[in-house]
Amino acid sequence: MLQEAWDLLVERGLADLSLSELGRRLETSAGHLSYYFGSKNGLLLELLRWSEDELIGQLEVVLASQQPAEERLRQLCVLFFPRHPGDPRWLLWVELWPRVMHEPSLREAQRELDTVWRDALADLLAELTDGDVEPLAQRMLALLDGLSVALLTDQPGLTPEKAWEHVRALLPVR
Amino acid sequence: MLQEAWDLLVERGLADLSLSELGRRLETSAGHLSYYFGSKNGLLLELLRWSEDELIGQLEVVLASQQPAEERLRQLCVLFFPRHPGDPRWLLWVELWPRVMHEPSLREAQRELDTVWRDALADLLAELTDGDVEPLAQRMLALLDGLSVALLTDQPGLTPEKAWEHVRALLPVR
DNA sequence: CTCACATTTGAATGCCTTTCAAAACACTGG
DNA sequence: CCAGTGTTTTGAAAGGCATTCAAATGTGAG
Repeated sequence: MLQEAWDLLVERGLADLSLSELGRRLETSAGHLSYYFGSKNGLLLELLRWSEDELIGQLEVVLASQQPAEERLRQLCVLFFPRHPGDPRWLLWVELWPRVMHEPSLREAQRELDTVWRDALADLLAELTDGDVEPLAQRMLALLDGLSVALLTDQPGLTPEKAWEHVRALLPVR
Repeated sequence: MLQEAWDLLVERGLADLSLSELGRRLETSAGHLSYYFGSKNGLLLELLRWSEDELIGQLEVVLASQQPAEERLRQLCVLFFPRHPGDPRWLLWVELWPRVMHEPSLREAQRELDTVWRDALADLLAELTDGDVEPLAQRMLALLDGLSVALLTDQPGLTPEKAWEHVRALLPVR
């Protein structure tokens, strides 16, 4: 079900991802989907969780690898950044942001997923720096968000490589 | 007209900002608004431009002031950041991001407004650092975006003051 | 005054989400 | 095997939305 929704999102974009259209594809009714997901936001949130879970699995592999900490950080960035302009995962994030204020379930999900990434960053940074790691992790996550939006919207003059350079620039010189 | 739309946005939020509702308030028809703004996105874009123009006026005052460069940078941040969680200007930005990929007019506006801020940053940074200022300005703008989203969505543990500290941390030690 | 052009209206279209009653289904204790 | 209870699923209905369109109204130049 989520797979079909994901395919729809990839093929036709956010605008065409409706409960009605999804119902048509799955040969069920929009009413049922509304019942099942609670609401359209529910669907979007489930989708986001679903794709994020996948990614977090990959993140754990990266973190557990024997590479140098800086290389693991680089790979974290590769996972975090949109893979290309219009990447569906980031489309979902950006779609949900304006609704976070009014929907407690979204708030919670955002906080939860943010924490995963921030903790991972903090662990890596603990290996790479001496000082207090929490503020640096917060700063770096904000930078990652900003860079991701720029990559998502295909900002001219920004490539994933350059984005990685920007992240590296936050690391203290050793 | 934009003023009324803005008020509506402030009072009732993004969800209730519709051409129909605006038509009711202005005692005109939704059809006319659609004709006038071209589309709903047209309205959102005009609104964003409108509020951004206001801000850019204030930015120019700040930039021209006699304060030290770092203080002018701080004031730029104050202007740039959302004034409070749910700040309408940032709601508009975030609402428009997912649509930037498909609407050339949005792309252009985004590029244009980004450039204003990035140039302002570059000018200030030229006073504060020696090296190549362009990449640093790009990096700082991405950080400002990320921090703004965090402030917009009321991320716990982040205040405007802390956000400013994060920005300052990008400045090279002198 | 007229004609061409722009604006405004209000209704129609076709979408959407959500709700709801009724039907179908699944399961449990007898 | 059956009855009864609770959950899913359906299909239609309600209500709202942006957009389109033909008709009506305004407007300004020659």
